[in-house]
Amino acid sequence: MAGPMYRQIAQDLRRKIESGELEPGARLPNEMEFREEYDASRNTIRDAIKWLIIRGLVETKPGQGTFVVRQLEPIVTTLSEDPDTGMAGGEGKAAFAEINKRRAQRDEQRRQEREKAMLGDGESPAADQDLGGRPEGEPRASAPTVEVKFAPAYVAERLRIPDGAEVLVRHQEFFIGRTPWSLQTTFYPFDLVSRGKGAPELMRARDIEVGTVEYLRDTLGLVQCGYRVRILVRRPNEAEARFFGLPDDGRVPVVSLIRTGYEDTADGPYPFRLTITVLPADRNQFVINSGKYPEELAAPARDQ
Amino acid sequence: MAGPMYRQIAQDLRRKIESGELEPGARLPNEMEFREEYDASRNTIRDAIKWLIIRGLVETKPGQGTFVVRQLEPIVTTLSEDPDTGMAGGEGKAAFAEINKRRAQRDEQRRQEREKAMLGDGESPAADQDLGGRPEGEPRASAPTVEVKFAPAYVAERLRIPDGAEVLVRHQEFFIGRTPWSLQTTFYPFDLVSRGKGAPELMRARDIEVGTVEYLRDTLGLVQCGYRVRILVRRPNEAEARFFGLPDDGRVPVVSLIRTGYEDTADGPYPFRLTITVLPADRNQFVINSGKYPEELAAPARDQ
DNA sequence: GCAAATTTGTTCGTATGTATT
DNA sequence: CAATACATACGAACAAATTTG
Repeated sequence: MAGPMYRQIAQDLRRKIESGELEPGARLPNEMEFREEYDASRNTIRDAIKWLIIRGLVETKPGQGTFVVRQLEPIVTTLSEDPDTGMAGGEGKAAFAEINKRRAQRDEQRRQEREKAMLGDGESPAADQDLGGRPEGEPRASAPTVEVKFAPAYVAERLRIPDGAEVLVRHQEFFIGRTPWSLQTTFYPFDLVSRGKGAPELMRARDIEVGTVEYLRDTLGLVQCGYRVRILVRRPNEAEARFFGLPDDGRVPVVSLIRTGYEDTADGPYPFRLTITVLPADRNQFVINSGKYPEELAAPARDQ
Repeated sequence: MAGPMYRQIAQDLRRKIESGELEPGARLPNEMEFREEYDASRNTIRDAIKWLIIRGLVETKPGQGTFVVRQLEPIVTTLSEDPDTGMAGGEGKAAFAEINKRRAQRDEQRRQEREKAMLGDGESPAADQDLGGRPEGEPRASAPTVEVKFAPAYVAERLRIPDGAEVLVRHQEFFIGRTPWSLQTTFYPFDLVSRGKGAPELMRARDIEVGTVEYLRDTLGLVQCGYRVRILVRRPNEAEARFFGLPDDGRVPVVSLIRTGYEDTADGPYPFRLTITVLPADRNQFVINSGKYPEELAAPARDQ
């Protein structure tokens, strides 16, 4: 036959899950029942379930059982500028407007689909069962924390300041309703913040409503001439896993958006701001637009 | 103490790996030796090692042993247009130019660092030990495969064609030297390809040297007015894991770049091309530039 | 609020299979 | 072919988390 027993068991369960025979959220038989069903030892059953856990198909809860995981509906963030507002997406509050816009689009789309379905079979199809599991509620940001620290190597390199130089660190948590959505940390060279008359608002633990880029331009005359975003995928660290409620193994990666803002100097564009935004990769997608493109976004489907 | 024994053992080994006490590529003691060292059963040792495997810290090879994994040095791809060439990055051959450019930059940077180090201590520091593990060799593309298929749902939706309509599918594999780098699949509505006098080159299994966007403009008068790239992260499917040589559990995710090209019509921008590029997430990073930004790229470091 | 039942988690021991050197 | 090292599979006992009565 095909490979070890635990893999055959796992494959069989996988087929049942992917075919829909076992629905998202459904409870699987317990280990003893599986033991009889597949005529294998408990440890072998457990190996099969571990195989499914690693692949994100099921999750176990002590004292409760094993469950088919519910796929989360991705939130889509636009990284290119909005030609209307000129705002760069993916940055804290700027992204909230987009979330609300897309959500309205999506709801309208669904309403139409439902209407069409109603005409078809007459029967109301379990209305709002929401198998997808979409975070609901208002977008919301925590109060910023403000610190002055010595720059770690990866920050110093990007801000082109000496290793260990002081940086002002602003950190914020973003939520959609009660669901954690993103973590954002911004670094400014401390020298810069104390230029001229300084930028006092930056040191305070409250939102800068006008946006930091505008604030720095108005107070310090610091003009952002351009920026660069680096996108990378990695395993979450412990704090991130805790905040997002991700499993403590690294099987759900995070996307890290590293944005460096530049000001124009005699030596060319020079970095003055570094913002790192971290989001869980299993519930976020990103979009870059160029030229003329449709206003509406296709559904955030998978590509296979 | 803190939690189950296998976790304590795993934590201890993790510390040794992250502190550098165990270097990348180093062989760990075998299971029996660990059994003595930690005074635990073989199964417990194996549980500890499994914990490390899931997190990508070590890998096991039957008959050989357990090894600390070598981190791969990421390849950086620019997704925004190059203002000089106007080329959109991340698309097949267009990206090769960038790889070569960045590589030259990187080598120069390293040469300078080495020179500086030589002045400092006089001792030659193990020269080119290349702990990073960077794919070497010339960028190279496989011959394209060409098929006509019925559009799967996710393709039909993005191309706004009926579900199951025919599409022309071109597929290519990209390598750097002998290392697999990316998989790329492009879908065209079949109706479009047979417009007017048709686009015969598109049906042939060979490279279109001028680039497909230019070719379609010249033959069909099809002008791309804009595009949208959607970025998502997911587990590789079986074929992708095989091609990239990824572990067959899903612990190394892939990044999927879904690019829709639009032409200008009376109804607004309408999709005419869909390109899906898939790359392993553990060895690729992406960059988006806007406005004025430095020519050179900071090293592809991690953000923590 | 507490005790019992249920379910998964951890740890041991042992034997045999499979891949590599 | 033999030795080495990890992989699979079984059985057993107790621990920890959760729900139920």
